[in-house]
Amino acid sequence: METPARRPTLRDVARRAGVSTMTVSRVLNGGENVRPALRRKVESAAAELDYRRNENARSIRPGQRSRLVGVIITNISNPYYAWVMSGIEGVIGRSGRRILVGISHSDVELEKELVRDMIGRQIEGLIVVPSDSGGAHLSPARLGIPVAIASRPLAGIEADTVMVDDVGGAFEGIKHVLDAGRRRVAFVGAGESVSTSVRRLAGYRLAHERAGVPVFDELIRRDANDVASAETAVRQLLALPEPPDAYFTATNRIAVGALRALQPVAGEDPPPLVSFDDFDLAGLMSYPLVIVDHDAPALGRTAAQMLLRRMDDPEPGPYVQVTLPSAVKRVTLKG
Amino acid sequence: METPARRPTLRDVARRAGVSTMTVSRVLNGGENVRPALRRKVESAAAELDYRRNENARSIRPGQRSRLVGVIITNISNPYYAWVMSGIEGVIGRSGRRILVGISHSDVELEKELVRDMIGRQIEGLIVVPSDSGGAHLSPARLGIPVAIASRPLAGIEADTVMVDDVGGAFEGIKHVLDAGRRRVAFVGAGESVSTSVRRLAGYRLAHERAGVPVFDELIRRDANDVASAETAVRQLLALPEPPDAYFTATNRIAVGALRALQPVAGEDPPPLVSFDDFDLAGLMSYPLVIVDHDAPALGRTAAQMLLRRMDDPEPGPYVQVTLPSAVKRVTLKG
DNA sequence: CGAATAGCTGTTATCGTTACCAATCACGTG
DNA sequence: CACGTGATTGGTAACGATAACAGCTATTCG
Repeated sequence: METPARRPTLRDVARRAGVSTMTVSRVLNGGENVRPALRRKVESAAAELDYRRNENARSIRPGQRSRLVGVIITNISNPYYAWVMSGIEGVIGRSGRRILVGISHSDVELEKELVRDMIGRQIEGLIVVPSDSGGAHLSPARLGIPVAIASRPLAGIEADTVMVDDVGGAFEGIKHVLDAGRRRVAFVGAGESVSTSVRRLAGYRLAHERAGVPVFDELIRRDANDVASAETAVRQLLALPEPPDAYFTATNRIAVGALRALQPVAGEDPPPLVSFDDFDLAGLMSYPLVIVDHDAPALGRTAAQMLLRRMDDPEPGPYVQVTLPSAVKRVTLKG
Repeated sequence: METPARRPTLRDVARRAGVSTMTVSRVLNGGENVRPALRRKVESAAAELDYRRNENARSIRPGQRSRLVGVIITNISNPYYAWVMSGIEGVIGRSGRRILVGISHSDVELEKELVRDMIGRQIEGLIVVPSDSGGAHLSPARLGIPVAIASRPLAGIEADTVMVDDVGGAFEGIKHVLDAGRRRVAFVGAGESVSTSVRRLAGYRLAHERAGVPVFDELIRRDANDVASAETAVRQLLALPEPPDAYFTATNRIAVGALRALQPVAGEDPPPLVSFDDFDLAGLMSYPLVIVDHDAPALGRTAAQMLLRRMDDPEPGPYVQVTLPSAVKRVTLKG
C-alpha cells in the first residue's frame, strides 16, 4: 500500500538541503541575504523534489496577497463574453495573477453564491458582468476588495464601471436606416432586466424622435433572449398585417436568429437588419446589414486595468465610469 | 485612519456567539452534535458579520479538499474552446467546485508555468487542452493529481483522454465531395504541431486512397492557423494554374478565412467547401458547404466527468480514451 | 587587537481552520 | 444512588508558510 503521495513541503526541501525552513522561504522569495552556496543548494533541492510553494498556506498570513482575481460572467458559450474574457485574461495574466471563473447563467442567486465562495478563497479583486441591474452584494465596500463592473451599470453601487455606448451605437444604427427612408423599424431585444437591451432601446427611441418618425409599439419585441426566441419573434413580426421594413437586433445572437427567419423569405428588396455587435461572417452575408461594432476585448481589458489600479494603489481616488465607443462599422445595404 | 478592514474570522464569530471556535466550525460543517439553541446563535452571529470561511486556510489541513479544479486551454477567444469551457463548467460547477482557468496561448513554457502555479494552489484535478503533443509535465503520476486531456492525444502520457473522431469526420466530409465528382480537393490546415490537424489530414488522405483518387501535394496547405493566414493560403490556391475544385478546412476559423477568399470570386459553379466544425451562420451562407459537425460542449463535459470520477473514486481503474463521433451534419451543395 | 557593524541563519509565534482528545452534563438503569 | 452511556463543548496541536526577532559569523576600523 503506497502512501497518498502528498506534495513536498518547505520542510522537505529544508531537510534535503540541510537548512532551516526560513532559509528556504527566503530563497524562494528572491534570495536576498542568503549565501550563494546555500542558495544553490536550496534551489537544487527544490528542483529535485519538484517543490511548489503552497499558495493557500502562504495566503493565510496577514499581508500576503493571494494573487487571485475572481471573474464572474453570465455566459461563456456566447462568443461575445468569450472575447471579454480574453481581454481580461490578457491583462490579469500579465500581472502574474490567476483567474477564478464563475458562470452565473444570469441567475442572481447563483451569482451571490459565487461571490461568497470567491471571497472565501481570498480573491484580491473581482470583475463582474452582473446578472441584474441591482446588486448590493457586489459593493466593494461590503466585500472589502476592489470590484470592477463590466458591460452594464449597477444601480446604487459605488464601483469602477466600464460600459459600451449602447445609446449612441443604437442611435447611429437606426439613423442609418431611417435616413435610407425606412419608416417601420422593428426592435428585437430582451426585457427590462437586461440593461444593455434597455439602453439600446433608448437609442432606438431617440433616433426616431430626432428624425420625427413615430414608434409603433407592435414593432417592439422584448422577449428575445437567444437565437431561438429571436427567430420566433421575427417570424411573428413578418406575419403582421403591415410587417416591418427594417429590423434592429440588440445582440449578435439575436441577429443570428433574426437572419434565420429573414433570409429564407428575402425577396427583391428585403428589410435591412441593423445588428448591435459584429459577428464573424457578417461581411459575407448576402443579406443587407448594418453592423454596429464595439470592442469586446477592450471591455475586458479596461475592466481588468481598472481593477489592477485599485488593487495596487491604496489611494486610487474616486470611482470611475468609462464608456467605450460603439459605432456603425460596416454597411452592406445595396444601392 | 481606518484599519485595513480584514474579513471576520471564525474567532470573531465565536466571540460574538459566546462559544468556542470549534463549535462554530462544527455548525458550519453541517451542525452535527450541536444543540439547536447554540447552532442558531452561531448562525445568526455568522450572518451578522457576513462571515465566510477562509477556504485557503481550511485546505491546508491534511485530508481537506480544495474543491478547486484547474482548466488550461489554448485560446479563449476561439468560440470552439469557449464551448468546450462551457461544457466543463457545467459539470464542474454542479459538483460544487470552482474553476481556476489558465490560457496557454499554445505556448508550452507558459503551460508548464500555469500547471506549476495551479499545483501550488492545491487544485484537486486538472483538465488540459495541451499546447503540444509532448507533455511529460502533464503526467498525473508526476503531478500527484488526476488529469484529463481534451481534444488531442498526448504521446507517452498515462491519463484519461477525450478526443473527437478527426480521421472519421474528415474522411466522411472528403468522401462527400469526391462522390460528387471533385478531383482536386485542397487541404487547408495547420502544421505538424497541431495534432487535430494532423489527424484530419490523415482522414483526407484515407478518403482519397479508398476512392482511388490521387492526392496533389501542391493542394495541401499546412500553414493556416487563423482567419487571416487561411484567407491568404486560399488566395494562393486560387491563383494556381489549375486551382482546386473543392476545399477542406481543418477548423471553423480556417473555414471563415477561406470563405472570405472564396465567396467574392464565386462564379457559376463555385468549388464547395468542406468545413470541420460547425459555425453559427453556416446554414445561411449562399456558398456551397459541407459541414462536419461534432459536439464541443460534450468534449468538455466528458473530460470533466472523467476527471470527477477519478477524483472521487480512489480506485477508478485503468486510464480511458474516449473518441467522440464526428459526422457530416449539413450539406448545402446545390444540384 | 578589541569593538562595532553588516550579513547570514535559525527559533518562535502566528495566520484561520479542523482533527483529536478530554471534560462536562443529562439521563436512564440496576 | 452509583454508574455507564451518549451527546455536547472546549482545549490543544497541528497544517504550510513567513514576520519578527535573536544569535552567530566575518569584516572593518580606530
